[in-house]
Amino acid sequence: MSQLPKRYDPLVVEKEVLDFWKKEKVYDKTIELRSSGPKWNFLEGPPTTNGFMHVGHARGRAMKDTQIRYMTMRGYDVWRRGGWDMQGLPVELEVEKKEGIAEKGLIGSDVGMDVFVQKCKDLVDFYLERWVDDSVRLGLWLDYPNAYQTRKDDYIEHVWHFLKLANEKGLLGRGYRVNPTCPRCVTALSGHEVSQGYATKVDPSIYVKFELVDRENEYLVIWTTTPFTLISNEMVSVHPKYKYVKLDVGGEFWWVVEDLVETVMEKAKVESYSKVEFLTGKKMLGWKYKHPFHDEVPFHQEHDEKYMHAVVTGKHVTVEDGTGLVHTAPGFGPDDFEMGKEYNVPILAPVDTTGKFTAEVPMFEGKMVFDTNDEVPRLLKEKGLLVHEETISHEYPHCWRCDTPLIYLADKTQWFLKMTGVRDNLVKANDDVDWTPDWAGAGRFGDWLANADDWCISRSRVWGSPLPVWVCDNCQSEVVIGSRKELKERAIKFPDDFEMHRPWVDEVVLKCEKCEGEMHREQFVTDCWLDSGMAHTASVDYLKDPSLFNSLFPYDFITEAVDQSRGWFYSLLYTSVVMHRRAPFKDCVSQEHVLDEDGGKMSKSRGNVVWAKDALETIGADPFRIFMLTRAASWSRMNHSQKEIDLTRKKLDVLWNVVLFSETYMELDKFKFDNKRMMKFLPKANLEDKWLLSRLQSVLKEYHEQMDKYLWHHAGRILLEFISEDLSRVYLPLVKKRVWLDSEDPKKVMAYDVMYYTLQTFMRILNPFTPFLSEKIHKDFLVRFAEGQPESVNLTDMPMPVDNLLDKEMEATFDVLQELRTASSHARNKRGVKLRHPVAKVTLIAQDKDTRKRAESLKDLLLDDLNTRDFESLLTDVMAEFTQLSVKPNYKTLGPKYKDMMKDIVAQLQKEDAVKLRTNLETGKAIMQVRGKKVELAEGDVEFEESLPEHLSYADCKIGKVYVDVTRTKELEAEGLVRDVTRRVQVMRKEMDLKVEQSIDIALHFSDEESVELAKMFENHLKNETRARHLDLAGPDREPAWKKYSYVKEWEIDDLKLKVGMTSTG
RNA sequence: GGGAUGUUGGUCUAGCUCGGUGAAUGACAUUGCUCUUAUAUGGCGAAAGUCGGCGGUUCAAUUCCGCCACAUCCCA
Repeated sequence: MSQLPKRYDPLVVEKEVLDFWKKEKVYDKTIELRSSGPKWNFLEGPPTTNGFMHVGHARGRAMKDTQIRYMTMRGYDVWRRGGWDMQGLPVELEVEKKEGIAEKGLIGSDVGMDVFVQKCKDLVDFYLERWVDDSVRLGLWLDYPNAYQTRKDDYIEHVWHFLKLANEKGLLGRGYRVNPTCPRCVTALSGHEVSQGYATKVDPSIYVKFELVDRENEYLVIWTTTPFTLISNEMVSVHPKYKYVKLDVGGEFWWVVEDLVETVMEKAKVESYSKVEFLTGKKMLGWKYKHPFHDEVPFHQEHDEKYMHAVVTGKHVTVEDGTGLVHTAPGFGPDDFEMGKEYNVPILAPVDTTGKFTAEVPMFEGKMVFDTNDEVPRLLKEKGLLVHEETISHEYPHCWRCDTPLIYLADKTQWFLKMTGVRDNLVKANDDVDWTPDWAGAGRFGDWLANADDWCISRSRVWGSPLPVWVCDNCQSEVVIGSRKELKERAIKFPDDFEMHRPWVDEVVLKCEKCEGEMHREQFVTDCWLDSGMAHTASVDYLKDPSLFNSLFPYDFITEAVDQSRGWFYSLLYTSVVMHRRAPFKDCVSQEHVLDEDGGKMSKSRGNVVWAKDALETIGADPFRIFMLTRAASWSRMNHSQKEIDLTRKKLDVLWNVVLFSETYMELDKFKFDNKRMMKFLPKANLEDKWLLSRLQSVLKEYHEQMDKYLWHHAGRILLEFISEDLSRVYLPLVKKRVWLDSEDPKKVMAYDVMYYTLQTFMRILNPFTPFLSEKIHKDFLVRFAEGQPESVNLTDMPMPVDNLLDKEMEATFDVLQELRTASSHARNKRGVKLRHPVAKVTLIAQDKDTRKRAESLKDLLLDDLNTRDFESLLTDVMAEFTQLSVKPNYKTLGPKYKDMMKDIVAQLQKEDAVKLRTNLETGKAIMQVRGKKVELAEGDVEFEESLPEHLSYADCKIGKVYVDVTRTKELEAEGLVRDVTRRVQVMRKEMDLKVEQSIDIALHFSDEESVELAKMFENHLKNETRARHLDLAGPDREPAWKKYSYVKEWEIDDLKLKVGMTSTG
């Protein structure tokens, strides 16, 4: 028979429970048990198998498990297939770093793409294993053996299937995208890569004037640090709200933003100028200018759109530097690109990915763009357009691999999934989703959806789902392939060891249906969000057999962190709306991130990441889980703090000790729980029994309400509060005395039954939060003291509230008890009367009849609990009669008014009837006669002080006023003393490590004779309480035979000195 | 650079969304007293805050608006 250890050690408990689950296949049994239940389907958002699980991931996964366990115990057959997102850039980057090919940049030529891909596979396999380990350790019960993997051919085929479908619907197409590009590595970089590589760079800084058309001798003055981009300038942006000024500069007119006039003039070395005209930016819209390289670049002669070579307005314009007129080249910058789109100006991007000008710019063809940074200003100078030239050092993005400065390049070969025609459907589908919290969906996500751009899905990468587009070398016609079968059928070249990854898929050559030419694949992989976004369909192998899909779709529940709004939530929604015309999930819970102890972001570079494995191995999964779930709402960010987790853990300690207490006595009395017996005798049960059972029902009710709304933090807090407030603080102290009754006493059996029933119910509702602790207590406590318990708490049903155990009146009564306890403690405290010393009487002046009735019903309990000889509850305050009201003058206000009369006024105030005076002041005029004169008191002139007679103490509380009569009598003194002594003997028993049933012999030696007499009055009581067989009471005149006693200790009780000798008698 | 969210006593936090009379919940730490043969616990008190900074709207703002600072996220 396994006993519970004296102290709760999560690590030991969890290790044991993990073994138990494994050995007894408990997970499989729960699946089997619920297999005929109604379906509830969870769609796992696949973690990226790159890097280890940190506490932020673990928080989200704890939430998932809590919800899943809850639904399982509610009787649902829960679909919970695991999933892993295994492709994408981060994997490639790590492999590049590991293999030392980062600097070299070119994967294909260095290690061979097939080798590289194999390394990627090895890496994700490595991480996958760790993720499963950590998830199991956390207690997350997912279906791991059948987990979907986005890198499998079967999975990728769904991505292809989708893209083909999207293409048929006209949603797939090419478009422009401005990419930060490294000309040396010849590759576009992701935002993440760009942010790694900011460094100081020295650049030219030139001020250039553009001649305005149809305005005589007027120029726009612009500024740039990348002169080469002037080649493809298309517009000049001004801020619509800023004020621009026309300057007369010695016969020429220059336009500059007003704020920067002086700066620009100083740089241009213009000493005398005058302001001749002011305009706000928006008035300048549409002004045409002559492009400085109009004659050199043919492109600029071939087009003439409305806003080409014209002033446009944009809010990205600042007056921090430059001239307030921003040179805008849509082919060379993200902001510029947006402006180009907005004003419908064609994009000139005459630079290839190696950073060299193309034939579109004859004068620079084949030249590296940065190398023309000197030449451009020279040409401008020749044309007389250069206003000023200098250099500037600023932060500029560089390639993180080779430190080459990046170029922002518009690339027109990218592939997009379009928003046109889909947006409304997305918004509508999102409306059907129940979001927690609701504003995350309707607001945050909804707003974003309404403004979302086309989704660029192509990536110039290797380790990802290949874009299934083949292009004819000859006639440029394109085909989107939807499956392996289709590919094979159309292939004229197909590798034997084919798989749906580069490089194998690149080797496939198709025959063009139009011109019989050869078709080769577009060498892109897709955005990995598209992979995970197909999870609704791909994770259940829809293409092979749609029946499983049909039984699951749409899924009941998903939950991920906020950053998935633009990621997974979106990609799921888009693909599903296109394929299945509705959102793939019904309920979605948004989570926030976990920050470090100081609220800072966790990142590898800062070295403040807390890995899940470490957290679980130091604090344990249960304390971690319940902390993460109760600390904050799922959608609020939180800080990870060991100190705070320890505080939460203490509540679990308390629960453990409650169980330990119950176990100790139930074991002693060979108790077996009997539900029928409990229900039968319940009407005769003690108040606290009925109360606890009712509280339990209320807890159940609230718990389920919150769980139904996915408000785990509320549900969890309700549980923690029940442990410390109700069980530990209220019920246990009340029930303690009953465990000393005879083992057959029905009152004692009732206490055990109630305790057992409560703990049984409680461990079940706690299980979703702390599955290890609940399982341990279930199998080593609950199973022992009742027949017919299932072997695991996970095989039990979630308890629901039982109405006939609910007694709101009883709960209200106990609230009264709580208030009385607080108030009488307060009142005692004021007078320094210890609780151990009985008082003569406690009187409640109740605020209403109900309160009074409730207080009266508690009388027996209160006498004991408040340690009072008498308790009375009244509706009118008879004690007020004893209250003495005294008046105090307020010298500050009276002094200035009456000056030398003050002394007499103060004297007269003492003589006045304070009660009368106060009434007069409150109702109207308070007038005193002083030295024959009338003195009228104003509000604030005097203060009243209430004082009670010596024997009364008083405290206020929510339900009324409480008076405590602290009159001392000999008997009360005696009782107090005996309790003081008893307490110390008990402490000594504990120090001797005696079992509760062991008896003892004691000797007590008091330093004064009076105490001996007092003690004698309660000798029997004292013997009973301490299980003493023989008691020797001695005063100052005699010393007991101390040698007879194995443990002797001296105490001080206020002025009294007490020496106690004690020995065990077996 | 653009957008989103947050900033409450020494520390951590409640007050979850909707424009206004409880100057604000609890915990930790500090401190006085006290209870306890389940508890490295509990109880009653004390002390502690201009609800990030500045400006505005109003009779009135922690709660409304604007700006700024800091932090986090997303997009570029």
